[in-house]
Amino acid sequence: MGRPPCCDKVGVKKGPWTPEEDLMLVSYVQEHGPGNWRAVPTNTGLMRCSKSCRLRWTNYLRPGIKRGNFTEQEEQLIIHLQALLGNRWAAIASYLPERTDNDIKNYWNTHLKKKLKKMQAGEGDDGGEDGAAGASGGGGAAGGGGNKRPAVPKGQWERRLQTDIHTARQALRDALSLEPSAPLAPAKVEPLPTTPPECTTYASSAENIARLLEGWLRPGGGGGGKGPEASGSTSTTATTQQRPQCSGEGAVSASASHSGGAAANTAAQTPECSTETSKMAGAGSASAPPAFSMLESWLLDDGMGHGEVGLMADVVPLGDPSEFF
DNA sequence: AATTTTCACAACCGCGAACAG
DNA sequence: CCTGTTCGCGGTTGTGAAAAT
Repeated sequence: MGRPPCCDKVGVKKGPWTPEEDLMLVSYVQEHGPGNWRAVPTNTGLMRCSKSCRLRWTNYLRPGIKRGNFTEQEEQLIIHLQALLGNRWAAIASYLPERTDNDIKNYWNTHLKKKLKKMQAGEGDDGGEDGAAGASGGGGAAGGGGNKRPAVPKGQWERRLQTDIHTARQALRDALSLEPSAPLAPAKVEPLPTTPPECTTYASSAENIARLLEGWLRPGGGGGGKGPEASGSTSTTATTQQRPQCSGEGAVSASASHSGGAAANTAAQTPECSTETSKMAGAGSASAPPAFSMLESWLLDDGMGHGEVGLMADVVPLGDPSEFF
């Protein structure tokens, strides 16, 4: 119940992560898999608290995440889900495997909220609500004040959650049917791959790390399909197995999305995924990590155009959204 | 051209739940 | 069953970049 002692420690570094720190974290995760965050700072020598490490990994370094450039489709989906689930970003993120909850949350706060407001101002009504408000009501839960779960017995809560899921799925169908021609996560048409220009920013480095990680995660370079799941993405595997949309993996080329399920790790909350069998289990990085220096050069070689962008080019969409259900 | 304001995003904080001993 | 520890989530803040004045 208490607060994690680690965060109270003095001498814990705060603020933006440096490439070196990222490197340390990534290499650690590569070796041990995500999880056991408590041990990360001690084992890596990072002067960061475990929380910070976890956050950095899940929101930034983890392979398979897509950043920025939310598509119309994704917007719709987020809006729908938000209205239904409330500010349960993790739950919402589970429907957008390539997005992190933090990203979605930010996007909501900076773009969608305003957008909706505008729309409402224009139309006048719509129960849509500025989300949050309606949300807390709708999803029950969440509500502004924080993740104050309703004071309902666990059984009820679970049932409620299931209802939420059900409703969300329904909404998802609705949302998707808005533009049936454009499947969810049209990553393929995403301009993202062409972002390298601005990728000179440090952020791009992280992307690189993620991509590189992929190489790691698939022993023998994309060898037998099982590669990815078998390793790093681990904690996500549980959900992956259960989530049809991730089945696209087979098709997922050397792109980030193979770990698409990764983003869904939070989905562990959803009833269907509740079996948190994974833990980092697995597998763990069976394969020996590539030369450290290789990663290093990737990382520090910020400026380079990264022709590898191509890797991202063939990010495969989640597939037929209808398969979600 | 300089200054101020607004925007966007990364990171932090605090809380509650889950887990382990 | 109780207590302490760790993890994950959601809200909020800090800061650099871009736009406006």
